[in-house]
Amino acid sequence: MIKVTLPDGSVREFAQGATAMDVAKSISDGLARNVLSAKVNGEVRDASRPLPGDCTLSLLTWNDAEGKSTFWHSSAHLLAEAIEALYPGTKFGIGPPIENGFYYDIDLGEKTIGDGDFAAIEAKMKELASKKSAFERKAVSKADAVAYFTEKGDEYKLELIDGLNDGEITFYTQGSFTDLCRGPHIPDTSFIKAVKVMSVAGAYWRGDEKRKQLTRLYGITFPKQKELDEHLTLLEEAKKRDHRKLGKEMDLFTFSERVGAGLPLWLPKGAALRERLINFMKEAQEKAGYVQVATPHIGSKALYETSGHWEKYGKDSFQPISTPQEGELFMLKPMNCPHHCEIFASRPRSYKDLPLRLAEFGTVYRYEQSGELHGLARVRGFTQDDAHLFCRPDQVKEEFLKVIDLVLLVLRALGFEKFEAQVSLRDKLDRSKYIGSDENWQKAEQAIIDAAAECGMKTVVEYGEAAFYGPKLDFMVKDALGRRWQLGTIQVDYNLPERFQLEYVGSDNARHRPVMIHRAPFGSLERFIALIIEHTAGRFPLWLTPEQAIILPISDKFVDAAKQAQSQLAAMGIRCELDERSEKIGRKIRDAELAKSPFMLILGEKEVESGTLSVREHGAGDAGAMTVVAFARLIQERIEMQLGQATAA
RNA sequence: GCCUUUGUAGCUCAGGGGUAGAGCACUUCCUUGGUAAGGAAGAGGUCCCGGGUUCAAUUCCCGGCAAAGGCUCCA
Repeated sequence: MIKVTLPDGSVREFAQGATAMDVAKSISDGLARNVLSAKVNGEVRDASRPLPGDCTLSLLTWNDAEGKSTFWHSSAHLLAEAIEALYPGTKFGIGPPIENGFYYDIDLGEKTIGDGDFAAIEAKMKELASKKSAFERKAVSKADAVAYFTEKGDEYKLELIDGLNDGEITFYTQGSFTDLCRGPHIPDTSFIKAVKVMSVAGAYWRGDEKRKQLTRLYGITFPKQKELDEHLTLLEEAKKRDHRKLGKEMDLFTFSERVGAGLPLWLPKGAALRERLINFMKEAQEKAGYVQVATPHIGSKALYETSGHWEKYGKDSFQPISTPQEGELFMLKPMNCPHHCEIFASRPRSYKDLPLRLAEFGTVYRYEQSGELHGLARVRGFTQDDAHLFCRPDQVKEEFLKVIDLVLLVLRALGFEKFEAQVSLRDKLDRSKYIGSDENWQKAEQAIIDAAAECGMKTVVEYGEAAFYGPKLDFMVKDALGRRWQLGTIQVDYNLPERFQLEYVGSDNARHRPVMIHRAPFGSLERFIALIIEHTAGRFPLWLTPEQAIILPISDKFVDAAKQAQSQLAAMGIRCELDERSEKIGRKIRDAELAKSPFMLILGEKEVESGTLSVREHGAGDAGAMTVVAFARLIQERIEMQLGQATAA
């Protein structure tokens, strides 16, 4: 008998050779029908494999990320089986699961696959899935594996086998298709009910552009048709919310070939929105003890030699700017920190001055690869909501906590509810690639872990992901569609204070090196605005939105009254437009709704007589008549509620 | 940076070796209307840029630039 410990801590006994599936069946048939794979002593395995002995076991279903991965990995095999049936002679590269579905890289020889072929592939996959073919695992010797793929003529698989050790090679077979695969897989193909081939793209074999380009087929599958439908609806919604499309429609920003790729031009409405974000952040930072500084867009090349950026990124940056002086070189700044270090160093600092929090909405320039440019999310010139905190080592944790508070405050004000933090620490084994004393690292790492825990954020710890100069914490938010976006980071830095020889005089009257913390809650304003456009589908929070209301006169006769109301509202700080076209009210309402104006203020004879405006709320309809003052108060109350909730939380 | 696709009016797009079209937007006129599209007329284009083939190129070919998707990268 073997003892199996389940996630709830209970222990059950099973006969030697029992499988995870047997365990599932002993719990309930319903569970057994949903088990995709199993985590045995921390390792994900086939549910159909005999358990190795006493073990801890969790059964993985569609509700587990690892269960989904298994499902999609098996789906990749199903895709391959369908391709082999439809396109005999195809050679196969790799076919892994990804965040949303899976892909398979294939070599079709002379043939090509286009969008038009997807339906046939999907049909074949469904046909094969319904055969309920089991995924059968078989350990093979290296020689046998080589023999199999040599006969099949698949050089890609042979290359993969070449990198594996004899004794650790397994094949999986379902139906007529056999693949080199570590597994694990779902019990059989019938779990796969809904199938969609999403797209086709080129991808180099092993990601190496010098090697052959294969055809990559992306697909996604689900256990239920309904889930596929929902997924496709979500994708459509994401397309509708694309910030590049909405940004154009809403006149927020544009690009010009003549200005250059990746260099956004902010239109008046977008620039004003940016300004509101900046002011909001400035205010929050002032309350948190930051001081604003301002530094130029360029700096001498020597500055970046000191910081080390020249050595590491110099050749991939915008190249130095020369001057009439022979040998004089300046760089467009790729970061604000070197400038801020010089501000710190501009005079002697006492421990009493610390922490010194220097903030700047600094615009930086990085030569991103052309293929990487993407709307506002990835640009070559962008503005960071940057700040550098210079502090004593014993202040790191408190500063971290304060930064996290600030970030959460700001994100809540923008309507984000779901955050996660990723803490990046040193590699557990190899410590040679990090600079700074072991003692400082330990302190800083512990400080970050504690700070993240104390503020109650969901935290993932990643070892080996720290920068060479210090550990960091990255913020992730989930947007309204459940997509994860990485925002700004908080990073501890021992390197720059060293390189810039920064010092403060301690209470012991000796010189000490400060610790530097980089932090940018939004990361870049550009990327952040892209995120809020997509998160809100262009319906920004009232305090941020370009246009809070639009006045719609019933006819030309009321335009003068409308103008008066508009200037009254403007005097009370309300951003209000006026539709003075000679159109019918129905038309004006329709256009205002489509333009997503939060409030429509209808003004006709009735309203003029009673000194009111008829208020209509976007998406909600008629909200009754009220005076201009009452409406302004309504707006202000709404804004206070949105921002107040954030402050209180 | 690499691969594939795309680039025509402000926007969305059709067309095609003989210098160009639709819908929406815009302008003017008519209409002055009460909660999601009133009517008519008009204006608007280096068909991305440069070169080549051709009697003739926006159309075909080559090169650039830009965008989309993918690969690789990201202080």
